[in-house]
Parts: sequence; C-alpha cells; structure tokens
Amino acid sequence: MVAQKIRNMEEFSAKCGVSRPTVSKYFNEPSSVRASTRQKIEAALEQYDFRPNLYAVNQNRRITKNIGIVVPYVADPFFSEVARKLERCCIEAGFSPSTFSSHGSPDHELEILDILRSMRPAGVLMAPIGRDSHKKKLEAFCKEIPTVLVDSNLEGIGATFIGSNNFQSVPLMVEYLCRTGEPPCFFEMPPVNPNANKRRAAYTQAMEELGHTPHVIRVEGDDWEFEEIGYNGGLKILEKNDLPSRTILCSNDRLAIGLMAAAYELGIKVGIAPDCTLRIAGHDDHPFARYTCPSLTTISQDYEAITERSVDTLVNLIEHGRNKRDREDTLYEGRLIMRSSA
Amino acid sequence: MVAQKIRNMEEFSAKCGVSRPTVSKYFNEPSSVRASTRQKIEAALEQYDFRPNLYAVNQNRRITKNIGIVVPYVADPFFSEVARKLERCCIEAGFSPSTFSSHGSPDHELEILDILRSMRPAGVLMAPIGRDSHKKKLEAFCKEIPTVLVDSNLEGIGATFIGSNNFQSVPLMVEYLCRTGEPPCFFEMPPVNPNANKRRAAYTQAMEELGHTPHVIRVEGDDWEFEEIGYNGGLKILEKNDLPSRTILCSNDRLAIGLMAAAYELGIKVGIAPDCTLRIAGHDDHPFARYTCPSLTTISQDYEAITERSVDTLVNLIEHGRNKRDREDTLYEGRLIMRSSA
DNA sequence: ATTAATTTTTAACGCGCGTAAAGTTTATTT
DNA sequence: AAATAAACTTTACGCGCGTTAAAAATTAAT
Repeated sequence: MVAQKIRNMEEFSAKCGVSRPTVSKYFNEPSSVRASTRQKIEAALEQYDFRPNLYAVNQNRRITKNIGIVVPYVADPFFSEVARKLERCCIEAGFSPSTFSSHGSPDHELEILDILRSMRPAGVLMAPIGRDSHKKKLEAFCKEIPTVLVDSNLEGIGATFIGSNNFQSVPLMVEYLCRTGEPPCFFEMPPVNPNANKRRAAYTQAMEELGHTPHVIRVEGDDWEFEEIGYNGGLKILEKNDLPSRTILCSNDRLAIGLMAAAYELGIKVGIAPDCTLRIAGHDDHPFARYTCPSLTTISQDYEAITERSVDTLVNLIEHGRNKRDREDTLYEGRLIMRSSA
Repeated sequence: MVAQKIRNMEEFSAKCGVSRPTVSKYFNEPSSVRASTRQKIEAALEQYDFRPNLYAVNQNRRITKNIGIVVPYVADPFFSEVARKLERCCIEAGFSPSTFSSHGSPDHELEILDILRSMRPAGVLMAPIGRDSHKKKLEAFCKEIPTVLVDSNLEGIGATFIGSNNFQSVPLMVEYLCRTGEPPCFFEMPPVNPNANKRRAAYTQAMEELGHTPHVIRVEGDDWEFEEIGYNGGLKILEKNDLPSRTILCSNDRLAIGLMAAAYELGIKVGIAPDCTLRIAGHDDHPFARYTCPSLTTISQDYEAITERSVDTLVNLIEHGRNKRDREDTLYEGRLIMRSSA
C-alpha cells in the first residue's frame, strides 16, 4: 500500500491506466468490464486503496444500494438478533444496510421513516411496532419505497409480509401442555402488535377444539418493558391465588421471564418436576430462554428462514419490480422447544 | 400540507420568497438567519415538507454532521442499551448517529472502520471489542477521525476514554460479600477486553487488602455467548464440588446468568436465604439482572452518565478541536445493587 | 484481411447543495 | 438623519461521481 492519497476517481483512474467512466462502471458491477481492464483496476486497488465517495455515488445513482432496517426495539434481544441476521443477509446480497430502532415509540417510528426517505433507500425491511403505528403514514411510505414487513403484519401495508404462523405454533404448544398436564390459561399484556392478538385468538381456538374452556389473563402495561409488566402483573395474579389453571402460557418469552421472577419471589416452584406447583411456557425462544431458572419451554421461531426470505423477497422486488397481484405472505412454522419450565 | 412535490432547495427557496443561499444557511443553523426570514422559511416548511438532499449536503460540507457509533455486540442487552442512549444524546446534540455492531469479530470491526471512513463522520463513539482488536489500525483510524472510546479502554488509542472504574466497583462488591458471608472466589472466562482483566486484578487486590486469599476460576470460551460459557463452565466446576468458596463473584452478569442456570440444573440453591448453599454476584446490572431467579446482586454502571459524557466530550472535540495534552479519561463509579442472589 | 460486435475513451452535462464574492437591502446605532 | 453593521440577493464555481453520446480502439467472427 502506497502512502499517496487518492482524492477522487479521476486520479485513481489515471493510476489504473483506465478511463474514469470505465472505473465507474467497474464499481457499479465489476463483471461489466473486460477481464483485462478489471485486472488493471484491481491491481491499482491493491496499491492505492481508493473508495468512491459514498455521497457522490448516492446522489447520482437513480436508486441507491441502501436498505433500511427498522425494528421496534433493538434492546429486545429477539429483535437485535433479527436485525443482526437481516444486516448480514443484506451485505451478502451486495447492499448497505442501515438499522434503526423505533424504541417502542410510534412517533419515533415516523421520524425514522423521514430519515429513511432522505436516504432514498432501494428498499426497506420493516418490523413495525404494530398496535400504535401510524398506519396511514406507514402505508404512504410503503407505496413510495419497496417495503417488506417482517415479524409483525399490518394488513394491506407493504409489498409482502414474512413472519411466523401463530395459528400453527400456539396450538402446538397448547396441545403439548394439555397432553402433559392441566390445560393452560393464557397470560398476556395489552397487545402491542397483531402477533399478540393472533396468539390469543389461536390459544382460544385451540383450547376450544380440544374441548377445554379458554381463560385469558390480561395484566396492565403499555411500554416495551415486558419483563417488568410480567413481573408486576405476575405478583398480582399469583398473590390472589385464584388462577384458572396452574399452567400458564405466556404471550411471549419476556413476559414469561417476568412472571417466573414473580413466582420465584413468592416461593412458588415452577417447572415440570414433581415438587413444582406451576408450569410456565413462553413463545419466541428468546436468546436467554435457555438460561432461565428453570429453563423455559417455548416456541422457537425460524429466525434464519424469516430473515433470509425477507431479504430475498426484497431484493427481488428491487431488481424485478413489484408483482402487484401476489402479495403472498410467507408464514414459517414454529418448533416446540421442550425444556423444564412446562 | 400541499400535494406539490418540491424537487430541490432552489424550488423550495422560491416558495419561501428567500434566496437559496439563505435557505442553505438556515438548514445549517436556523439561528443564523434573521427572525423574520426564519419565519418565512418555516411557514413554507409547514406547507411543502422539504428536506435537503442528504447526499448532496454531506458531499459538500467540509465535515458532515454524522457520528458513528460502534459497539462490540448489539445483541448484548448491555450494549444495545448503551447504543440506544448514545444515539439519543447524539440526536439531541444535533448530529446524525449511525450505529454498527462488530458482532464480536475483530475483522468485522475493521470493516466497520472502512465503512465509517467512507461516511466521513465528524466523530466516532467506539466501544472496541478489546482483546483481539487490531490495535494499530484502530490507532490509525483514531488519528484520522476524532474518536472517543467508551466502556472498554485501549491504552493510548482515541482522544479520551470514558467508562467505569473497576477498581472502585469490584472492591465495593468484594467488601460487601466478605462482610455478609464467605469471601468470594472470582469466576471468569478468557478476558475479551481490558475491563475483564481489570476486574480480576481489582478482585485480587481487594481480597488481599482484606486479608483473604484470592481464588480465580477461569473457564473456557472465546466468543460472545457469555451465558453459554458461564453455563458450561459452571456445570463443570459445580459438579466437581471443590469450589474454593461458596460465594462466587462473576466477571459480568451474563456469565452469572449462565452460572445460575447451571446451579439450578444441579439442584444447588442460590441466594442469601437460609436454605441456600451458594451465593452468586455479577457486574454491570444487565437489564435482565432484576428478573433472574433469584434476582442478581450486582454492580450498576452509570450508563446515563457514561453515555452523556461521551457524547459531550466528542461534540466538544468536534467543535473546538482536540486538546492534545489532556487525554483525561473519565471513570464513573459503580453502585452496589443488593438483590437476593448474594 | 475484412467486417461486425464489443469495449473503452473522450467530452460533456447534470445532480443538489455548500460556499464565496460582490452588490443590495434592512436594521441598528449615534 | 446619517453612518454603520448586519443580513440578504445575485452570480458563479466546485464537489465527486453517474450517465450519455459519439468517436476510437480492441476483440471476435467471417
């Protein structure tokens, strides 16, 4: 690597012995230039490390190579994992991802849309907050920029939706819990997104099909501190001691983690061991679900498949345009992860 | 809001009844134009929502308003919290943060530096991976772009370092543990960054000053799956049952969470209750430490202070240039969080 | 060797905005 | 009211690159 700094593509192309437009073509798509000139350029690249000015490139390209990634709350390990995997897929597909977290606030979600607009991304992967999202503005955004919804579906918004099938995963869990003990009640908080609603509905349906009466317990809370909500709500319902069932299926793992903490504090032993008086199950296979005490029985979402498929779909959309007719949503099935809490 | 689309600042300035250079000045610093013209512009802004083209702006400004944020592993809730707070501070200070995660890989950390370079940021807030970071390249980067190191210090690299004082926090915990029971042994994994080394050293020193013999237990593992490392290592050492102490101070909370899971699985009761045979303490006050079973006694780092101070320092550096002489690192003190695990 | 097809070069324009210089208007001071 | 300062307008250039069209060079095919 030579010390001399290259200021711009003009200078660099001189070092290559190739004209600037050709070098420009190369950076757009290396395979679009003849092998011999590609070699010249790459040889120079070894010597002078030059990178085209990001801003100049993006200003002039019709569409950029940027992909926006929006998750509702990056401090939630589920979403930080999702974001991480999405990023990786984007890079592999030759795009530059930029990740944003709505921090659980619909207003912030809107602000992110504005930031995204100013980035003129080729496409957006969006896990919307859900419940409180400003639907109309979101819809307008999706019409402007190719957007794939991930994890949480908003009917009719975005080009497609890719997530998991709550109507498969929840019954799977309900059946398991019924087969191995008392039929579960359902522990939830005010739903933050459609998944929460679907899970409750799927629970109710599954219970009825098995000939049991569904019981839904809802506790208060309206932010993204799910553990806290599960804990405080858990303390209340466990202290009253009039649970409809000693098996509790939680709407998600974080809620379950809070509930388990409450049970522990009240001296209630959780698990499937003989001396336990409460079974708790979750949903999502949160990265820490393996390390709760007891380890959490839950449903594992197929992260890998969801994220890969999302990026694939978006890239297709970007490169071949949208097929208006087929907003065929993809739903992946969850796997039952049997551990020791239920 | 009027339907008509504004294409560029020229068009927009016409709508304002103000010249383009003045509008440009306004977007740079609203207070730099007369109140009356500011009103004109803002009135037009209400009607036509126009935003200057991001790429054109950044291409032409001497320095951008971007700040790069780099954390070693965003799926680690500690760092996702840190990233979140850093972002917020940057925005409040009028900058545009972009967050990157090294995903625990030094090579990826280097790639991020390249991406950052091409963004020409005004400054960078960096929590380096530590142990395996390519120090020389990092150093070169810091000389190019004003960089403040956060959380994990690399001697002599960056403009300043801001983090917590392990030599205050660890002794605080050691003293507490000694006062309330058996002196602790120290549970660690191969150190991923200087903090880990400092914590061990601080532990040893504190124990000796109190007249006790320090015992360090190191378990294997070299990635960022700390819970798994704590769990697997924990199973091994707990099964052998020749612990130097029934009180274990862990190098960090995630390790402690893994260790607690191992103890639970082996039927070892953890906590300060009379029937418990093992005490476990952590360090960092991980967002979930409150919800472990039992809840985790730990050291709380002053996130808020660290992040605010980091951004303040960087903004100062950006606006007033660097004072070469005073690389005066800032260390915040940790607070002892007494819960029920130790 | 001639022709056709492909690739590269040359030359030039435009993207949207920052910025600077010179001249003009507006506000402030005495 | 005149003098001065401050803010604004006009004009113009440049940033670094994408992109295009026409001309030139290279390669492949006949």
